[in-house]
Amino acid sequence: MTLEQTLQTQISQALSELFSIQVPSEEVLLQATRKDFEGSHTFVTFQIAKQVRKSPVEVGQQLGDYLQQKGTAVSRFNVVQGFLNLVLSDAVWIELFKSIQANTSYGFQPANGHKVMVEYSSPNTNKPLHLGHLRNNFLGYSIAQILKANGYEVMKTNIVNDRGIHICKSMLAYQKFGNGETPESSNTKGDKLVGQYYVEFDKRYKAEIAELKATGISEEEAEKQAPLMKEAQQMLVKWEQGDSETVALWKKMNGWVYAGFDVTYKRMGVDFDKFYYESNTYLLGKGIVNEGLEKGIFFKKENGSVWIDLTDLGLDEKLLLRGDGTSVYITQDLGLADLKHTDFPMDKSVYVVGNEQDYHFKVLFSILKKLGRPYSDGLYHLSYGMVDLPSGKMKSREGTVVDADDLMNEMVETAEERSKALSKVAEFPEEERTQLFNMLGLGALKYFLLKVDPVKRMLFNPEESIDLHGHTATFIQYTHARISTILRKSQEFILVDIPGLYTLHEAEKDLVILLSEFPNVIKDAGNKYAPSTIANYCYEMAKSYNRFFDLCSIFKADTPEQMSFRVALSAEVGKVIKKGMNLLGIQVPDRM
RNA sequence: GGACUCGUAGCUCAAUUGGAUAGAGCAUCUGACUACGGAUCAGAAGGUUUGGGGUUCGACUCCCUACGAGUCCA
Repeated sequence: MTLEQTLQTQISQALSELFSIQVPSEEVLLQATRKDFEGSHTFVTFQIAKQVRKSPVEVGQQLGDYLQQKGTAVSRFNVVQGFLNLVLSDAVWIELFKSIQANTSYGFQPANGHKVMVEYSSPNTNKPLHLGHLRNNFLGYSIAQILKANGYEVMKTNIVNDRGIHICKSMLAYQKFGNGETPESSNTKGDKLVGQYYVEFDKRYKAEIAELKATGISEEEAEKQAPLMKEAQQMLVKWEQGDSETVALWKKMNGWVYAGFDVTYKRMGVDFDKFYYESNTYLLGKGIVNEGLEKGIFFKKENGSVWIDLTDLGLDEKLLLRGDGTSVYITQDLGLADLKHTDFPMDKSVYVVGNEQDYHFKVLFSILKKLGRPYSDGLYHLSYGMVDLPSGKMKSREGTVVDADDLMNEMVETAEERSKALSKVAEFPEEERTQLFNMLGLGALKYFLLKVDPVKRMLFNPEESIDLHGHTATFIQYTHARISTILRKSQEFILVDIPGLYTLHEAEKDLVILLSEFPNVIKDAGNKYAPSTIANYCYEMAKSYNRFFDLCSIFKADTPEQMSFRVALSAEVGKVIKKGMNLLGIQVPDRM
């Protein structure tokens, strides 16, 4: 039984005996005591007070007395308004600490037999990855890690958007103006090279529109009539017909892009178990349309188009198949959902996709539910806001994007400059230094993007490089390095067993309390799909450790028992920080 | 025309899901190394939680409304 469960049981008993109120122990809500008050656990008595028509203070007092006298864990308590703050005995904390120490997989849940699929990244193959993709990839990777820690078997997938008119645009521009250039000949990363032609297309296309408009044609009409656009559309038709020359070009250019993405993914530290390509899946879903019609869930309009009515759910009618029999975006998503479930029979499926698709996923999930798909209850859209620049939204066609590779390089350089200025790393081996700068630079970037609640838009200012002080990965990594040093040095001392009776320093107790929350933090992060919960927890942990470090001398402790406990405490804090940061995809160094 | 999301200190973000005096970091100011790592610690200052109503023991959180930022559907 965990400490919390013990308290819940005792409170449940007390409520029954004192007030004849039956509350199942697991429904007894405990919260962490605020820092300004003494205690670790708080029980709020307002509701109970209302039921028994007594003052909240009186109820708190009676409960406190009962727990102190008949319970096993509570040594003191105080009641402020309707808040009963419980102070547990040091012996309880020490015992708890020992159990944490003994548990090698502390914080992680055992396998629960459930499968979950996490789809993330899902890039277009016509341009390089940018800052927005970084948020997506870090979120996706982290949530996969967190779900694993919660006992799930996780399958990470990447749906590559490798076909369509946007792909044809860069292909066409390359065909016309490329002169046979290759990544090798131009010494350019493949995705960057293809991206350049995408921009080139847009530039020339705009020029054509301007020319047409000068002859008095409306903008809308000019966009349609522009020769380049017409050619791109013809190219798409040829691609769909399987024209060998077009397909060959498509394969060649996609190959370049994949090679480029591989480098970027490796740098990000993310990976995938399975790739799906839209060029293979874009015709899926038509079978589902028939199924829906047969079941009477879909309906046909006069022009032959197929729709579903979702107005009962507060949504609109949604088109599923055009009158000419061609599918729309959501048709293939329906088919893909089935395919994914066939490949990997999961009970949960997480889609990490930007919030501009909130409506799309609401519709998609509603349709799958109406179709009675068994996996539909486990569908979740992990929606996240855009990353804005001070100048506003990033627009790839206007060149106002922050490139993923560039940004990662800059972060690593900044970390390197900073480290060298502190002149601590001079004698590190070259390899360790390179690793360290990567750890620090990428860690800062990941942490910056993950500590924020995904639903919120966030601001990134390229003028100010990301902080390496304060609420950052660097701060946490520094704390870990500090702990590692303590552990190395502790080998010079003789350590003894930790006694059962020991008076904890306030800063030590804070750390044990925080350590005890780790499993719940992981569960919570998993339930809410929220890496930011982990990020904030790691920060609290590091902060508390640094405070402890300042207040409590380790190697000049009063007694050998005290020194030994402090070393052991440091070790556990270090482990939890490392595990927590790894859940965010961030590595921590042993020295820096 | 409908729908969704967000709005918290000068700036970037928290707030245990309805709990106590709304917390951190950056920036500003002050203090702490003959100390186990100063990439640190301690402190000051900074708030009508966008405005206005409502619900109740209690509201940043829920409801209504106005405003602002953004997105989607036809």
